[in-house]
Amino acid sequence: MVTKGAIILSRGYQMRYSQYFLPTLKETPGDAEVVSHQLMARAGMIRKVAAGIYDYLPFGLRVIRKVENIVREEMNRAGAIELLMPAVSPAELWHQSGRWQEYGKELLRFKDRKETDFCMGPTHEEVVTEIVRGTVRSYRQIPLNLYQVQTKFRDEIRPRFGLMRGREFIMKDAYSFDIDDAGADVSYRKMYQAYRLIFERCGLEFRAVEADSGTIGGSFSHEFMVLADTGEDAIVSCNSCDYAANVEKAELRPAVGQAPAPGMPLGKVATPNLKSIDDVAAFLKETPQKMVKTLVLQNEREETIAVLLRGDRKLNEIKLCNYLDCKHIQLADEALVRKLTGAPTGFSGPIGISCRVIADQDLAVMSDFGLGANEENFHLTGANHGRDFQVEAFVDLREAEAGDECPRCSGKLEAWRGIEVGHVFKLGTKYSEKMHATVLDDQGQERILVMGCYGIGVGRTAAAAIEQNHDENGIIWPMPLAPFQVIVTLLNPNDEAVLAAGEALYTQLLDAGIEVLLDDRDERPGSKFKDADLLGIPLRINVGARGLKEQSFELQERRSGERTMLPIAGAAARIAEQVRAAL
RNA sequence: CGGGGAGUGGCGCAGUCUGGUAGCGCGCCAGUUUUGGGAACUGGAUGUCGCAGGUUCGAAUCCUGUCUCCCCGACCA
Repeated sequence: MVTKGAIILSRGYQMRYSQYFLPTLKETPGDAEVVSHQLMARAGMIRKVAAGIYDYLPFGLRVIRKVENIVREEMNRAGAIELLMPAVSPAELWHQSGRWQEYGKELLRFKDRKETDFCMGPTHEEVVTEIVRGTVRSYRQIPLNLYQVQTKFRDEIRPRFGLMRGREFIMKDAYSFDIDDAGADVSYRKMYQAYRLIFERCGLEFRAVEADSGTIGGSFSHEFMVLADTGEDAIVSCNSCDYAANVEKAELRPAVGQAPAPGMPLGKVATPNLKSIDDVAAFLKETPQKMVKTLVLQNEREETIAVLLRGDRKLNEIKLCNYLDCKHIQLADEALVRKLTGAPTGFSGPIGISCRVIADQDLAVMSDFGLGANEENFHLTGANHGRDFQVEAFVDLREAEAGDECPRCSGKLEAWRGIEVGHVFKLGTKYSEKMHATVLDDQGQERILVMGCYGIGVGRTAAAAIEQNHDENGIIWPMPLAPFQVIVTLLNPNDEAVLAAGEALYTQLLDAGIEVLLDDRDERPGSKFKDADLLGIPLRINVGARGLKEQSFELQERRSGERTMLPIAGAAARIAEQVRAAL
């Protein structure tokens, strides 16, 4: 207990709110857009130091540690081995992989005093591959999965949303090494399973979705998406089977059957100033589904192409890039459209256009549709491919949306927004080949290691948890992530009976191994309630004179708001039990 | 990088157009009364008005430059 003039090293001393460092904010900082950022700032978890760079204050750090520990336990259980690589790495390694050139400005580069180039590590394939090639020579040492939990730096063009998209952030990154493809697949599946367990343990609602493997060209990849309306990614999942994919990747089933034979002649109608599909369709008394829109695009090689889509569909640019084998594509500007079609934007069509024309696969079953006429203020009706114009190919080019048929079963797709908290990636030999990471197999043959890499955004996971678990009063932590499991609120710490009873409970809970914060501040109860709600600690025990008269504490659950009276005798044991049940 | 907005006490903001020596709310400190959902009153502290130049008798305010932050877009293993 507190003795005046002496240095107190009492157990749990720092878990007294009055002595803790927990600067909460009544008002929302002006630069916080999304709720997780607002609440993290208000709850004294983080403070901004620079754009995308944050302090983790004690309360926030406790949550980070919770996520990290769950990640570590499941990684270890899956056979991965923890190490720690440097945050700074020499350009030399990046030259070997070719990424010193490939990586854009996101890679923060600088020179040391000897004018040697270095960078802050945005990821560690090079570094880990260098470790392995220098130490692993035999197939007997394989498979190997090395991971770390480390601060990464990516100089994002536009950091935003607090920990959701920072430049400096904590990431768990793991790298697997196998002697062949089959082995790499096993490693991949192990990580996939471990990730499922991790996010389940975090109490999050998520989907593991197929993702576009992007420019890396790996064979497959899954993203783990926490479902949240504020998520930066759009995903679809089947309501019947376990198919789920990022819309960037989501395949669509080819339309069945054949286009009905043309039944209408090609006609031309004046559509003055009607540029959007919806306007033209309404004018023609047709639905957008009976219209075809023509998008004129240009890629980084300055190739132009026209894409035909059903009027109500959206283009998936990634599918188009994959088809064209290019990196970027964008809508052509007004001048280019005029050059290729002879008309301003809004009237483009495939007939008479001077560039390649491809169509979404849905077009294959359409006939007698409306089109732009490539002439200002005119559209065509009764158009038919084959008869009126040719297309180079019918390709799956549109973006999946809710209600589409599942490509794997007879179910329907549902659409969600998601926050990407994890990504598992089969890398193949991209790095091992360039950096000569090889081992000898049992035949004495040199084999290039097959790699996988697996990331989890630790801070982002915490932020996603808040996006998914909050109300108008603040955060509602899932028990496994809660920085404190219980808060004991002394309604009037100046009342000696209240103080004594609260201290006793606090001590008993500590003894029971519960993480408990004792709100012993000399504040009005209302303030403490508001702070407790903001902080989101799952269980609150109100200790007040009123309850003590009945030999009881009051237990209040953060999520439901439900209050129950708890007899003092055995209270700590019951609370501890409730905490354990929720872990 | 393109477009837009903003830098004034710890936080949220007003004041800038029309130059006259800085203000409000919250928070903070002291005291009194309070004490089951962000108390009331009294008194108090805290600002090189982002930075650097310039104009002027005088600059938060006008001019020039510069830095930072935010939003939209582009971009993003």
